Amino acid sequence: MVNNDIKQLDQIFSALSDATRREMLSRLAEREMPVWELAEPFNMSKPAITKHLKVLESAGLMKRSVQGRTHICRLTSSPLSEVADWLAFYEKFWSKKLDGLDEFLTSRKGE
Amino acid sequence: MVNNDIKQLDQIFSALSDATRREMLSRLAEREMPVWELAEPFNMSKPAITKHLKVLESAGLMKRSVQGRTHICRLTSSPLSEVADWLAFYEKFWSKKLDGLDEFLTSRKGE
DNA sequence: ATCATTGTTAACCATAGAGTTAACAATAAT
DNA sequence: ATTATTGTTAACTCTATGGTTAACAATGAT
Repeated sequence: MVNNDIKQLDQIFSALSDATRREMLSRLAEREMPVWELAEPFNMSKPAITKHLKVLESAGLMKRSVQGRTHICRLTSSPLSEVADWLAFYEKFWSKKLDGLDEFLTSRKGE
Repeated sequence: MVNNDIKQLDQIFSALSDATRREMLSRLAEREMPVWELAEPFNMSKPAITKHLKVLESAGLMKRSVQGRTHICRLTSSPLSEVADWLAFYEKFWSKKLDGLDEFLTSRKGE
């Protein structure tokens, strides 16, 4: 459903709009790790970490597997492909330094 | 400055996390247009539109040129290239359906 | 059995976000 | 000169977000 896609994009972009969460993804890109290890670089309380993880999880960017008392987190990158799809449409603009029709026309003045 | 880049990414992702703003960008990708025309599809008060435009503008995704009483909006897509750069790092993961090291190992079990 | 580790939940606070209405400013048209 | 159009600002509401501390649950180690 298209409407779901929109909501999903909302969630994904929103999840990515926080530097802490982006760094979490970056760490998980290297390897999976338990919450306590993932949290190490962040000067932040445990509940704050829990919240960030929930955001990533409900955006589909992370999954966890519970092993005893530790939760192993791993990157699930597939939602990023939707961002890439969205972005692909705009690539022609910046790659050609072309921002809207006016600049296109401007760039053709000398032809 | 790297710290500025982070803040800029925050702003860009945050600006993109709203469907209204994404649709605004989509409209501006076709051609530049005045605020009143850009606002047409949205069932929303004028001040709400103004706010969305400010968000896009301060994320660097839109610029305006004032012509009399109308403000002509145009897409400035260059910040999206930073999103693309950020995303490029993760492309290998989803393109190979590879989410973290464990799945990499799993995928090699049969070799 | 007790204690330490790992992590979540609940309750709270402060700030930001998305929307509203009412009022205004500037320009254009009559 | 008045009126209509285009858009912003101010002030307000409501909800979401990012953080905290305190308490708890579950597991593991001694």
